[in-house]
Amino acid sequence: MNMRDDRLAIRESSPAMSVRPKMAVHDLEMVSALRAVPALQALPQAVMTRLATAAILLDLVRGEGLFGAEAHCAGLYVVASGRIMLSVGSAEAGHKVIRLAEAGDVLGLSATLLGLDTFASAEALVDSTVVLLTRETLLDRAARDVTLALALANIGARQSRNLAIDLESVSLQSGRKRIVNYLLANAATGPAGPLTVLLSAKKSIIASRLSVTPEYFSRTLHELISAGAIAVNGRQIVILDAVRLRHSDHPA
Amino acid sequence: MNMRDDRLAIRESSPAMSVRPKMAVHDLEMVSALRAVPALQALPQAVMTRLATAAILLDLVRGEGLFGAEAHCAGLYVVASGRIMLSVGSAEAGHKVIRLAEAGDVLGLSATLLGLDTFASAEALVDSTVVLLTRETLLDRAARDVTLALALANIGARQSRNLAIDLESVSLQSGRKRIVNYLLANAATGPAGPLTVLLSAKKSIIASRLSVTPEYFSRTLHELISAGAIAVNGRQIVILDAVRLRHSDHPA
DNA sequence: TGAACACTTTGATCCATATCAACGGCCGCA
DNA sequence: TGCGGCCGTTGATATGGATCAAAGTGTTCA
Repeated sequence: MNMRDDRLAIRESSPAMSVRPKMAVHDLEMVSALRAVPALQALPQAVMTRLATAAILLDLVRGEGLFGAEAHCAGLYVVASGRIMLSVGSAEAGHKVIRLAEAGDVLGLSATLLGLDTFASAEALVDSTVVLLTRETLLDRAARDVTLALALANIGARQSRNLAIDLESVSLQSGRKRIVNYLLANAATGPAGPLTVLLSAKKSIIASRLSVTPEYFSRTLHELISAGAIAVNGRQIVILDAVRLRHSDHPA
Repeated sequence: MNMRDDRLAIRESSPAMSVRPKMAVHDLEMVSALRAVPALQALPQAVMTRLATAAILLDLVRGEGLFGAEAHCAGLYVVASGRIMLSVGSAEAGHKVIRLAEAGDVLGLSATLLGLDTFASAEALVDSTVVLLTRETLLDRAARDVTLALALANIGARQSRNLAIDLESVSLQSGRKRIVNYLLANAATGPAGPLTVLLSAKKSIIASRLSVTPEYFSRTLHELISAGAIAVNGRQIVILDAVRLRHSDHPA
């Protein structure tokens, strides 16, 4: 994993990364990326445009790091496309995936607002595009626009709630139940008809997200297969019996 | 635990709770309670006063509930004095303490900003005083004052970070290490001289906060005693050998 | 097209921590 | 001052899930 220079690299030198020139076309691209953030949807168009003109569009290739842990955080990152993995931990203690961010998700909020170093590290799992609102511009705009300031508070509130949910499930539920819940929560009835989950990353990453080992994740999926609750084909999981699945939270 | 009526009970009927009449004296009391919140310290005096006049002071007796889980949240609660336990979970799955809030801490932010029900439940561990800023007044004021809106974003950011820290330690560290870290983090060199930790609640509550069982917490403390790292006397823990303690994260 | 590597699976074993049970002691209250 | 009940401790036992090891099974790239 190669790591981007944290201080706002506005140069084309990095082989894997490029900063596109700011042009009207790109402003539109950025506005639509920002509009994908639920908390920003209601912002007045004027605010959006003003934000977009100051924003920086970043292209990341698969495997490229956006920022490391304990690093200076350039500002608020809004995922425009692709998928970014946020994880905490250290080399000694191991790592844990705390979020898989996709279009409309926001990274680096607490570091930016608090003026602290990042707590998690972020890495692109697939080629991705991210809009960067630098700390300076963000705070400047937010100080002028109450709507923006409130939107930031909203994002913070959502993140808090999601983290609390995660903390509750890690503390109170068995690994098995977390896996079952994950499948049920991410199930979508695909075009083919049956209820299906398409894992958004390698199984080992999903496992970490669920705070279990890859081995345990694999075993549990296979137990669910034996129970006739699901069928697995690579990253694609078909839910054969949702009721049985929901009640498979204790082993065979 | 008796539960307060969630919808803003402005009546003296509740035997354990009372809402003091709003008077100038109490405004001062409230302003000082609000000033104890780090994120609000920098607010202009005018904003503070305006907030304070709309605020409601609540007295809770030990054991009284402030709000339940999945309940309507009246607004933002700022702890003025005492200690409030925030916990998540259900009767079936058990409970976990996620925070012990003291003066300067804030409860109910995400529920208030998102307009959702509370996720955790809150109960006074000792007689406590809490300032309530109702959702309506808070949103109204925040929409007028950018500084307030930004302060709210700040509080949200802090809470996110703290939750992420908890999530990391629960996921990546052993129970033993969490206990050791807790002792080290809460140690204060008391008047008597030696480095001391005064547990701010019953051991079973601290145990839950650390995501271990009371039994395991007890055993671990006693192992640390045997190792000569600490001495325990009720809720008072003296750190005899900080270096040894820091390295006692693997059993005997 | 194949070789190398990365991911996943499977098997065997271990262990940190939970659970269940019972006892002891402290504390508030009558 | 005694008594009942909650806390905390201690012991014995159980187990969910981790760890270590090694064998599949893709899948990327030359």
